[in-house]
Amino acid sequence: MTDSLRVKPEAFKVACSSCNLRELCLPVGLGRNDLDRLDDLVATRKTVARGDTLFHSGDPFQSLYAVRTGFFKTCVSSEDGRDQVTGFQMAGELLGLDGISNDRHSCDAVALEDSQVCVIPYSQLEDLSREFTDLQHQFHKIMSREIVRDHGVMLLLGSMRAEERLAAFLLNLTQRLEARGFSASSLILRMTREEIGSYLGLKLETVSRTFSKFQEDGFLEVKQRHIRIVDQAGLQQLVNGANC
Amino acid sequence: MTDSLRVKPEAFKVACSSCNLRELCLPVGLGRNDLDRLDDLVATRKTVARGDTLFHSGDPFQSLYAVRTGFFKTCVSSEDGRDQVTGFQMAGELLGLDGISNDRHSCDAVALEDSQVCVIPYSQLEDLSREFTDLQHQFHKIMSREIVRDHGVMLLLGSMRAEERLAAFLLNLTQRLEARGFSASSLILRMTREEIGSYLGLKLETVSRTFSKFQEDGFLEVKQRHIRIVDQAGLQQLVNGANC
DNA sequence: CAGCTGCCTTGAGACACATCAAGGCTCAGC
DNA sequence: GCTGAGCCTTGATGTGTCTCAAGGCAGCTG
Repeated sequence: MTDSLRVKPEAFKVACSSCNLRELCLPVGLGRNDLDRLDDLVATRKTVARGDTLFHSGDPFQSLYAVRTGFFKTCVSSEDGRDQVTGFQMAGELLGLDGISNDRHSCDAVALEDSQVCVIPYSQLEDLSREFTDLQHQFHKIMSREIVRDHGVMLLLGSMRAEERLAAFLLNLTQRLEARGFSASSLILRMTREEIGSYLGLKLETVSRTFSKFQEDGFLEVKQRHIRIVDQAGLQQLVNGANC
Repeated sequence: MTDSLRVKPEAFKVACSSCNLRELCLPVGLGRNDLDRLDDLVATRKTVARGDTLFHSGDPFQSLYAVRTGFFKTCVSSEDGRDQVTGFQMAGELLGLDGISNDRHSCDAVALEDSQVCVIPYSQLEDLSREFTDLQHQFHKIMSREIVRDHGVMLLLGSMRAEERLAAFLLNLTQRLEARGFSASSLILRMTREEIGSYLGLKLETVSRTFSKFQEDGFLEVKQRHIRIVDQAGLQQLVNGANC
């Protein structure tokens, strides 16, 4: 965004220990000692312009990435052209965990706005997490959390109707934004209707119609990508199957 | 199944090093040394009768479980009664990875036939994997593989039609059975139509109808839970969107 | 400012799957 | 062998979402 700050990617001195995301990101719960060593490991950042790809499916897996600023989507695709957005990642969230299984990435990670990520060389992370119990444990928690999150999405895709899906999506988004100090009631979507639809297993027209319906029903104010949540409790009720 | 073998759960002497599943399970790729130490860790087995629950959502998380014999399903449920089968696990597959994130299990694991699992105390696994690089790496791979698998299910739920979903499900099942030395063309389903439906985001009637259609179309022979795959290539084509 | 281009909205009609309902199969227990 | 419970199959009907199509809005470029 601030073009004057655009220096060479490697020129940043990075330090988890002084990062304002350290309570959301990999360093959660680490002591002084672990943090200092983590600082050595996470030595570089990388800038990814809006629309650019951080890694492609099939790329050799070397590193994990922690989102520092910006916003990403990840998507998988099958041999035939089918395509599915599997998640949206914001500051403090990790990208690339899928790559460990195979030594190759199995999805694409695309920046939805100009973004910056911290590069975490994976083999060094393994080395360091053999030394530090807390880091090891924290890393396992992050992987496990991703599994739990995916199960939640499976529940959504397998058993919810369009309105419920979109409501659940919006509530999840605002909750994560709130944890990062943003307003819980007003947000700007970084993704298109089509990307939301892909994530939720819906067509873009259905997403659009559902936004309009939410507006009519007084849950939201929608103006393109600007969303204001007027009745959060109402959305929550909807997710909980109140209208069945 | 063999009731004469039903001794006390703890009475088995367990040994990963001599287990015929070691090429599918946690020990994959470990050397002699690591294996011996793993034998000490995985000291007990547990028998779970058909219909019984290995762990419930909300239970404190202590151990992972490796399926030794039998067949499980895992399912999550939301506050309102919504329910979703998130996976089916067979011999050599790990249960309980969801529990790490929270120190509590976040899904139920239910035996679909009389089963036996190896108990893997988690904190000890963490200890041991700080000593042995290969074990650490293997464990990370297993977690990552679960994430990749979940993304595949999201693709299925988000973008496939009923026939494609069921075909993909059957192919996945037979592939895993084949890796365990069973026939790739003939199988007995351990789960009901309703459980298949829950996993695939379909109603049981739709699952049943789709089985019937596959039979008419000459892909399968279906007789209740006995399935014979007549045209595997045809199913594969179906998954790849051939009929669109 | 005109004229794009990409994205979003809305309507009408089609279709895949769900729902409701009835009946059949299989196996266990008496 | 009969009976009942659980599971599966099949038909008729309903509906939520998709598809196809047209048009609108915002932002960029020349």
